[in-house]
Amino acid sequence: MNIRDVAQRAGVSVATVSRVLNHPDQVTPKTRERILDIMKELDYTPNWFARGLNLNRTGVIALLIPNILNPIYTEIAKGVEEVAHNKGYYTLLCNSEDSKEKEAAYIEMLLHRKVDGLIFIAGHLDPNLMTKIEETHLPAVMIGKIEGNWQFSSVYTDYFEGARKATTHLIENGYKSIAHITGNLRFIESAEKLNGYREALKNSNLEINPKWIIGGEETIEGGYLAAKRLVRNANPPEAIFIANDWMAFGAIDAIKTEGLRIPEDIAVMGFDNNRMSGLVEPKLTTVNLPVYKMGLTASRLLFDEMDALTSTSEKDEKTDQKQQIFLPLTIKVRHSCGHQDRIKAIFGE
Amino acid sequence: MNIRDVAQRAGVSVATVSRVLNHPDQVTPKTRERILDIMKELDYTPNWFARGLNLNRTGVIALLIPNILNPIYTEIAKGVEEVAHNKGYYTLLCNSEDSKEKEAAYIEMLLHRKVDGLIFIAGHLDPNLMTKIEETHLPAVMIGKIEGNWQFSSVYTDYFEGARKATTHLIENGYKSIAHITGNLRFIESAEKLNGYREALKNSNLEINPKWIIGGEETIEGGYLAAKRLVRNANPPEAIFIANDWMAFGAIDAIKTEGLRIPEDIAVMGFDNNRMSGLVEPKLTTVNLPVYKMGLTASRLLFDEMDALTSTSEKDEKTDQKQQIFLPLTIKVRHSCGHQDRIKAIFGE
DNA sequence: TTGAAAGCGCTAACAG
DNA sequence: CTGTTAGCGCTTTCAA
Repeated sequence: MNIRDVAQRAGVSVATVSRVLNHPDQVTPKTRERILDIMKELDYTPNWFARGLNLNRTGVIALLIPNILNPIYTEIAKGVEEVAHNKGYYTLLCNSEDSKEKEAAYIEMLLHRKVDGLIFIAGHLDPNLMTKIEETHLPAVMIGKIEGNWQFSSVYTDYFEGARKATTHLIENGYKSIAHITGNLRFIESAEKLNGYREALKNSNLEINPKWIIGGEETIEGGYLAAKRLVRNANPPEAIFIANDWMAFGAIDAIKTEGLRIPEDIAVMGFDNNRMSGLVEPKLTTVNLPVYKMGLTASRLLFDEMDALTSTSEKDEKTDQKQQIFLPLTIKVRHSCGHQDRIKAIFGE
Repeated sequence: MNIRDVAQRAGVSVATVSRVLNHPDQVTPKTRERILDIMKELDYTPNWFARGLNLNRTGVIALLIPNILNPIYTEIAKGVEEVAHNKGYYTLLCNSEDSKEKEAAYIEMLLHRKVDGLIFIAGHLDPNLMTKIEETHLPAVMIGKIEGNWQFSSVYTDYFEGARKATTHLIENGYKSIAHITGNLRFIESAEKLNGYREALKNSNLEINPKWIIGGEETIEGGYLAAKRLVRNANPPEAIFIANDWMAFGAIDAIKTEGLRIPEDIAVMGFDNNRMSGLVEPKLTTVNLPVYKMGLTASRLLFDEMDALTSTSEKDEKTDQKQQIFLPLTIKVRHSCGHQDRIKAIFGE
């Protein structure tokens, strides 16, 4: 069931059949229709490999994420996939598990023109691999910002600013001793959040106590463990700012297990606005990360680039420019910090 | 940078180069090494299309899921991907959003040999498409069980039995008026859960009140709304069995919003054992669905079939048999039902 | 507007 | 063990 069968059946050459698929306007409407009918009748679909071998296009883009279990990334995926689907593209979701080896293997596969475009998470991809991507000129956009002079379009937010805002919110609610549970500092997001936290404290002339900054694995369990350590401290903090909601859920569990009330005894601030954040008890106050929108935007940027590549061969300087799109972060206030009674107590009625 | 370049550089024919890739043992170790070195030096990777065009193999399997935001499916995905990766395969994650149109488009693409294997969720795929898959003889395994005489290997659980167990657990804890919030009954899982619920009540000669069986959208919000309706009923139930944890989270929220305590005023039983179930307040008692294991198993079954296809051309009747693997369901008891005081009250101390 | 034919890069008979 | 060569199915010049 190949192009020759169709051609034979239609009494034309394979070239004509090929043309109705690739340049329909170059074929007499009448024969075009006839050939289309025959295709349907024979249930013919062009062989993808043969097509790719000639065109070097696959109709698929790839999204490389570090952890498929994290809702942040699946929501991004949803956004990405949605616009890809509208454009008639398929999305290859690659899950690297933050493993250098898997990462490299995926990129290896993706790079050699096996996909038409790539979206990846900045800071979770080895710089060497990023360089490799640049070199191949594969259209690629990154989600997040990262040090260095990278030639990628990107959609990013300001984790530093988000963390600063979050911590400031805590301060404005009267908390003076504020701890921070960091994520894996190997990742720039976590490092920036830590800096934002520091900045906020500094701006308010609050003590930055190294004992109140502790790291954890970026899981529910990691948050649980870290919070336990913090709370059992001889001198526990009044509030904790936690690098992500996932860990915050674990922390909340830990704090409650210790018999402490949130936010009366200790306040908790998260980061991400995970879709579960409104359902834990107490509902988590957190920083809203517009993940779905990030996915949508990244995908749009990618298609912009891909289009620019195909359409204007006359190097249109305008379209060749990489775009950097900034999405602001806001605080989503719920119940896990800034308890009214507490505030009153602190400020003296 | 193609196979000819490598061949030229090594002073051998393309056949030899091809052989070191496909049948290394047919090449003198010495030249083999030399060619491998040259490949590395030239950073050569075989063209995927050309390869596929010859072999009709792509080294990718696909997993078709109905909803990427549902942790059930991402955990399955994780399991699937893990074994695929170990086998040197890539996983194409396709998210149909339960849309017939997307489904069809994906299958269309996948079917024509563009992937080497397929895993899909039974009951979420149009039977017509399933027939199509069967006809193409693409190795495929389904997760779940479904009516009909399908020729697929499968890994499945017994939703009916799980629901029956869950409801019985509620009954054994003394609840007599038990409501059920169903999922979308279009999906067989939901229908079976409903049946299991009915069966349990019948076995205990308990009333099956149609007013206590209500459906909802399979989201947190859907659960919220359904629970509200149930609770505001003139004659609310003592317990609710909910078709999935996701909806149960919403229901818990709704019940608490109504000023009712769980489980003192009303008990809640979920289904899935979503990874958040142990973190909501109260911790949710639910049916443990071994999703990760389902993913692993499905993937193994798929590779069994793929191997059988390539290795034994001498139709080994044994390996050609489809396998059906059953994974049992168990109740994960936590705090959202069977409160001690309540039980005492019911049974009279 | 159409057809003939030359590849795209690779694999696997087949022959040596 | 290695080389020659005929495809795999399609697209696209180039001629007609």
